Amino acid sequence: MDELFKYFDEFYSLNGESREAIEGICSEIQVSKNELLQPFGHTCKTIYYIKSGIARIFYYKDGVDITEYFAFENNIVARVESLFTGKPSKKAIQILEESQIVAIQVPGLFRLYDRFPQIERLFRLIFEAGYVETVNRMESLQFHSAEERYLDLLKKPDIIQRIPLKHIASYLGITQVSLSRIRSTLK
Amino acid sequence: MDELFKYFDEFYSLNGESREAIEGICSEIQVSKNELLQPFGHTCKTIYYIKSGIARIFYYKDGVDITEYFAFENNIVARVESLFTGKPSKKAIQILEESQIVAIQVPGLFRLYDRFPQIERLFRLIFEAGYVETVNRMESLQFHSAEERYLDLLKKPDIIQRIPLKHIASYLGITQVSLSRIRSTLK
DNA sequence: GAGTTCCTTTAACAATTGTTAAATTGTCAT
DNA sequence: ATGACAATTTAACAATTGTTAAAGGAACTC
Repeated sequence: MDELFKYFDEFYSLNGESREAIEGICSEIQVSKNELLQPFGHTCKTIYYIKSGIARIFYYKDGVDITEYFAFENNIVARVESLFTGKPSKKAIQILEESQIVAIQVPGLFRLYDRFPQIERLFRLIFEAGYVETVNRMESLQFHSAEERYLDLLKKPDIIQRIPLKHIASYLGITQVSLSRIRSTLK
Repeated sequence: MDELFKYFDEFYSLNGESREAIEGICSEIQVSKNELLQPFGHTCKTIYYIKSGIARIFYYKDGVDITEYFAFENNIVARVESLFTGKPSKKAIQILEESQIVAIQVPGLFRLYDRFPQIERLFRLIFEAGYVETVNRMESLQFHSAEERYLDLLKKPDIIQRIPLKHIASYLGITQVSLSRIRSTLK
């Protein structure tokens, strides 16, 4: 659990009492490759902290598997469009590499917001950072070419080195074939 | 100011003390068409509530004017990628229709977060809703065709009826010419 | 209301990306 | 190692979107 609180410290440092409260709604799990951490069609009731490994959020559009997000070690992953609306999500979370994960119960967390303003602030700051990341990604999808987006991605070695190209393609908003073509012209 | 608190009530109802505190960091302004509410290159130090009128967030990519977001009456607008990072924004906010606006000072707001957990909660909820909206928009840009995105937009009559097509085009991530072509095939 | 400017459409052509299918390469279990 | 399966590349063609330029319409100023 130490890693989790170190991660929290990057945003906001909790006092001892708040930490204990958080520990009460957390559990550690190990998940193996290709397993679904969260299935389709269910409301997001758990936030995950990836201690080690990789997860992705994905869904199907017209039968095609589309990756919306990758989460590597030392990061939080959650389907926010369900978490913040309470509605069922059409997205699932899948593990891409055997992972050590801390599961944080959402109903418990929301109750802690009332008792510990520190915890509410911490998660506010965490999700604000996620919001900024999403705005930047939206911007790149709005008016950058597929090649520009791929070149940007090369700056994130984790994704390039550890993720199959088929998932990278859909993450970039293009087909595998198109990505393969772009890669070949860059050689 | 009544409208503002009515808007807040949709997310979280503040008590009297919190309302007074908010009023202390707000001022009402009238802004005329085409004026810049916020210039390029400055850090976001103000959040705006649109009482009446329309605003848009935009920026230039390779010299081309791109609209990232429209805000109509009874909505909040802010450049979150600057607001939440403290970094200067390369985006500006422009008024598209003469507007009545409530300007909320950001440094003051952040100070109120410490004194009034209610206020921190309110804005947490407001920006969580914005986050969800952005995730949904990203999804539509990632794997929907331009025509699908335009058809989706037709469901938002405010945008179609009150915004010039050139701004709608860049908002959809396409050129004016392409949008015009899509419109003509739909007739 | 004449003239100017801006917005939108249309057309022709270029570039990019999608689609389908086949070939190649890589991975994994036995 | 062998076979089976998954991932990636390549190729040919189709569809979509971008680019440039010109023309028509709408809105605004004086």
